[in-house]
Amino acid sequence: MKSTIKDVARMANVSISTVSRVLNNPDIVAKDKRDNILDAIKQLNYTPNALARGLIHKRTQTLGVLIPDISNLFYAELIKGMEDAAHQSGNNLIICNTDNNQDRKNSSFKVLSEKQIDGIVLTSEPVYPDSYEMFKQLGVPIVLAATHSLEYEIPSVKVNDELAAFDAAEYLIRRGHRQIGMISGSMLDPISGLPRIQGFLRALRAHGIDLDPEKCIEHGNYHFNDGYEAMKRLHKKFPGMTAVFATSDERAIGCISYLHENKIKVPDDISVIGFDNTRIAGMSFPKLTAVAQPLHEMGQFVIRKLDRLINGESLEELRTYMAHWIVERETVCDLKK
Amino acid sequence: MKSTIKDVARMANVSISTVSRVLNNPDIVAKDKRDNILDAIKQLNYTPNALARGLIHKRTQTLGVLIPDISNLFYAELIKGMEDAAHQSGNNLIICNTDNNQDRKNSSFKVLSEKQIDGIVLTSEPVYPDSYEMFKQLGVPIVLAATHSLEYEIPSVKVNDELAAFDAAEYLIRRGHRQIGMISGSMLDPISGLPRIQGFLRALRAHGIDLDPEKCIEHGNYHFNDGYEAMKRLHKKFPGMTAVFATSDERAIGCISYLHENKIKVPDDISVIGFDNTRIAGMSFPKLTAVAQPLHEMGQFVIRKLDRLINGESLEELRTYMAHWIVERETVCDLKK
DNA sequence: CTGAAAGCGCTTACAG
DNA sequence: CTGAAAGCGCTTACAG
Repeated sequence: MKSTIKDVARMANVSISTVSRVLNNPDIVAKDKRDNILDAIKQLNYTPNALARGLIHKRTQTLGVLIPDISNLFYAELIKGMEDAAHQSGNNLIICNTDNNQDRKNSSFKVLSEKQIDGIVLTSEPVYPDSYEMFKQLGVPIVLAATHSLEYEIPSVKVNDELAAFDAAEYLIRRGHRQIGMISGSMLDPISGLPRIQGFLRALRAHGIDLDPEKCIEHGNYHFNDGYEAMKRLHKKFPGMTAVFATSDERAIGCISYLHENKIKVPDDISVIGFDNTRIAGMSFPKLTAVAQPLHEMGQFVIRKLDRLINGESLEELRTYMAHWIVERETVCDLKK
Repeated sequence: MKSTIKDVARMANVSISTVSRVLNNPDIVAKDKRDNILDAIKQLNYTPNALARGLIHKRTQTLGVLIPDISNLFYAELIKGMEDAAHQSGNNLIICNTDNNQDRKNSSFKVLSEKQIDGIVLTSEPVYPDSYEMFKQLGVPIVLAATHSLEYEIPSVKVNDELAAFDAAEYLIRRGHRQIGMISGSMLDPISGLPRIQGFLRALRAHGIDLDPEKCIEHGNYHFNDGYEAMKRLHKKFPGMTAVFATSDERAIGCISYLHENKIKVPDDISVIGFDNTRIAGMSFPKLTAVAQPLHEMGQFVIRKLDRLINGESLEELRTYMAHWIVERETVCDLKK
C-alpha cells in the first residue's frame, strides 16, 4: 500500500500539518523535526497524492491535447515539442486521439473536464460555433495548434499558410517554372486547404502566369496514396506541367512515387516541392525539397503559451504566426529551356 | 466556475447523497427526484470531479506510458493502438517522452506515481534490477511493450525477435542469396539487438552458409543516417554482398539511399529487407520489403492486458509473443546467377 | 514553530 | 427511498 501523510506524521511523531509544511515550505519548520520528517518520508517512500492536492489547489498540472492522428508524423513531431515544453514546466500531457470523430472528440472533452485539466490544446481543426461553446463551458484556457480562429479570440500558434504557399510557388517560379501544378487539400478546409491555394494562385498572378485553377490544381487527402492518385489525375489533365507543389510531405512523396512508376524523372522532368518538412522529407528518393514548418518549436510554443494563460499572465500576442522556410534538397531543379 | 455536487443538490432540493446516487446508481432513487436532479445537472452543466472520485475509489482511469521518442513512427503507431484500446476501456493515457534520459525517466515515474495512475506501460527498454525496484515501489500493475524480461515475472507483449530475424534471413536465402549482410543494433541490446543477430546467424547456419559475423554485420543506431553510414561501412568490408537485412525501416531506407547514391541498383544489385513495417515502408523507392510487427495490435493488446491486471483478472499468459510476417514489396529479388 | 480544525468534492455505510 | 456523518489525502488559515 502507498503510504500517506498520516503514516509519515506518525513515524516522525508530528502532526500532519507539520509534514505538509516540510513538503511545501520547509524553511518554516524546526530543523530537527524537519530532518525526522524527511527521514520518515524516505523510509516510507512517501510521495504526496496529487489528487488530494489538486482538489485543494484547483490545479492538476495536467494538460489535455486533442489530436486527430498521433500516428501521423506531423502530429508526432508536434507532440514531441509539446511534451518537451510540458516536462520543463512541470506539466503532463493527456493526449486524446480523436480520429476526426465527433463522438470521440466530445467524450474526450468530457473526460478532460472531469479530470480537471488546467488547459487544453486543440490541433488542426477550424473552430465552429458549437465547439466554441464547448470551450467556454470547459472553463479552462485553450490554445490552438496548427490552426487559428479569426472569428473568436482564441490564442493560436501556426504558420502563415497563405504566405508559405506563396513562397513555395514563387520558389518554383524563380527556378524558371511557369507550368506549375498543385496537389492540395480541400477548398473547403479553411485552415490548410483554401489559404494555401490562395497563396499559390497569388504567386502565379504576381508573376503574370495565367493558369486555370481547374486545370492546375488537384485535390486529395494528406496521405501517400492520396498524393499518388492526385498526381495521376493531375498529370492527365495538365501534361505540360514542369513542377508541382504538394501541400504535405506524404502527398509529395506519393506524387514522386507516381512519377517514378511512369518513368518521369524527378526533378529533371518534373520538379516537386513538399510541405511540412517532417523527417520523411529527408528520407525520400530523391530527397524532398519542402516548405518547412517548425513543428517542434510550434509544439513548445503552444504549451508555453498555455502555461502562461493558466498562470494568469498576459500574452504578447493572441495569434502567433511562426516563420516557415524552404529546405532545399533534391527534387527541384532549374527549368531547362 | 465549475459547478459541484452541492450546487446540483441545492438546485434540486435534495441532499448531495441523493445526487451522488443518481450519478452512480440511478435506479435506486425516486423517479421525480431523479428527474429534478438530472435537470439540474443539465442546467448547471455539471460534470463530476474525477479528483474527488479518484481519492475515494483509488482509481483514476489513467494509465502512464513511458516512451523513448514519440516522434519516431514506430512508437507513434504503437501509441495509436494504445490510445484506441484505452479509449475503449474508458482510460486516458499520460504519455511521458523519456528521450532515453534516466533523469527524465525517474521524474516521470515520480509524477505518475503522485498522479495515482492505475497502471503503467514501459516500452522498449530492458528491465534492470534497479528499475524493477522502482516498479515494485510504484505499487501498480505494469506491462512491457516491445520488450520483455526473462529474469522477472513481468507481463509483456512483443514479437519474437530472434525468430523474426531468422525468417527475414531465411526469406533472403530462399530467394537465392548467400552473401547476406546485416545492419543491426548493438550486440549489447538484449531486446532488439542481440536476438536479431542470433536469429540472423542461426538462419545462415541452418542453410550451411559460412559467413564471418565480423564481416557481414554492421552496427548502428535506428535512424536513417545510421542506416546510411552503416551501409557505407558494410559495403566497403563486404563487397560481395547481394542482400542486406536492416533491422528497422529507417535504417533500411538509409541504406537504400546510400545504394542509390552509389548507383547500386535495388534490388537488382543488392536486395534489402527492413524491419517493423511502419508506414514509411510503403513510401520508399523502391517500396520496402520488410518484416512486419503488428504495432497497432501490440499497442491495443498491451492496454487490454494492463486493464485486466488492474481489474484483478488473471492473464492467460505472462509473456505474449505476437506473430510477425513478411510484407513483400519491391526491394528484394531472386538472385540472378 | 506547531497542532486542531475546516474544507476541497465526492462516495458510502448507517439510520430512519 | 433519503439524509447526516465519516472519510479519501491533502492544505491552510487560526490559535497558541
